[in-house]
Amino acid sequence: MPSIKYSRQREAIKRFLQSRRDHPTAEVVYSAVRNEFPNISLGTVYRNLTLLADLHEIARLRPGDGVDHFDYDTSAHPHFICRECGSVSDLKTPGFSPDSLTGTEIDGNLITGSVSYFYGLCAACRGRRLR
Amino acid sequence: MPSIKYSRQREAIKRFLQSRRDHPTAEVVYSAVRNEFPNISLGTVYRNLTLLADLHEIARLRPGDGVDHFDYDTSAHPHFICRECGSVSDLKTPGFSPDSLTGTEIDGNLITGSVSYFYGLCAACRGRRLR
DNA sequence: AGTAAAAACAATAATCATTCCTGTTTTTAA
DNA sequence: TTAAAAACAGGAATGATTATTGTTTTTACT
Repeated sequence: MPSIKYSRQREAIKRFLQSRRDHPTAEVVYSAVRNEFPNISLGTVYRNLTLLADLHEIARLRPGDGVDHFDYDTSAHPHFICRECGSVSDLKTPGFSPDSLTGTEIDGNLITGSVSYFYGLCAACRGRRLR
Repeated sequence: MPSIKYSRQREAIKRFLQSRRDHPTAEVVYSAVRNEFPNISLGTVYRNLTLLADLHEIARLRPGDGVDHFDYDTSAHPHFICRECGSVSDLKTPGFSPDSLTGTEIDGNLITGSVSYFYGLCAACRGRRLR
């Protein structure tokens, strides 16, 4: 079990992710962190995102667009994906809690977690659709 | 808009998917349909699965294991993914209906659909874990 | 401060699911 | 029967992600 050593690049990645309310892809993280570390490699970005996700310091989202997105907020909460622009954002869903099933057993299956994605047209794209 | 012509391979793919209660990957469909069509190519399997999904005759599932799964049942229903063996199955979830949000608007976002995945340990793997 | 082992890095090659291309075979409407 | 359109098999290409390798940082211990 390798110990974990400090790295400036990893801190920059965390700081960037923390500063965003949307949920960027590795490529977006890469091009942002490049301002501070012009020589950082995409591999380093992926390695650190994976490490942080394994440590549960960030969450890896797979909304089905074929690209992983990353979220600084690791609490279980639903996401909204715009079918037009592909943006991924948090969604407030009153009275909707898949978490209530976590820890229960259904047909012999033990449930330990869940993930929910909502799809549709985001506010920005609705506005853009001629009005 | 190209019209759609009959194909024996496509019918075999549909029939196989219909016969399964789990949700196989393209590779699994491929090796199964190969019994009937030894020369079928993986590209043909993918092309037809994509075509059928576009026609909403089947559903494409992306439970986050990096591989697409396919479901003959296109009705909106939650799935369960075993963290141990990776199997994907249907899950009965009493009193849990993300669909109730479909058609509503939250913070300006128009919701048109949703997807829910539950994770845990399936009945078979639980049994297998020494008991 | 100096040093050496462990971890992280940059660069780049490899992997793997999926899609695309090309020349041939099926399907189908006339 | 025929000919255009669609589908096919085989294989190349794509693209996100992971693995490899030689070099640089980090850090615990002198």
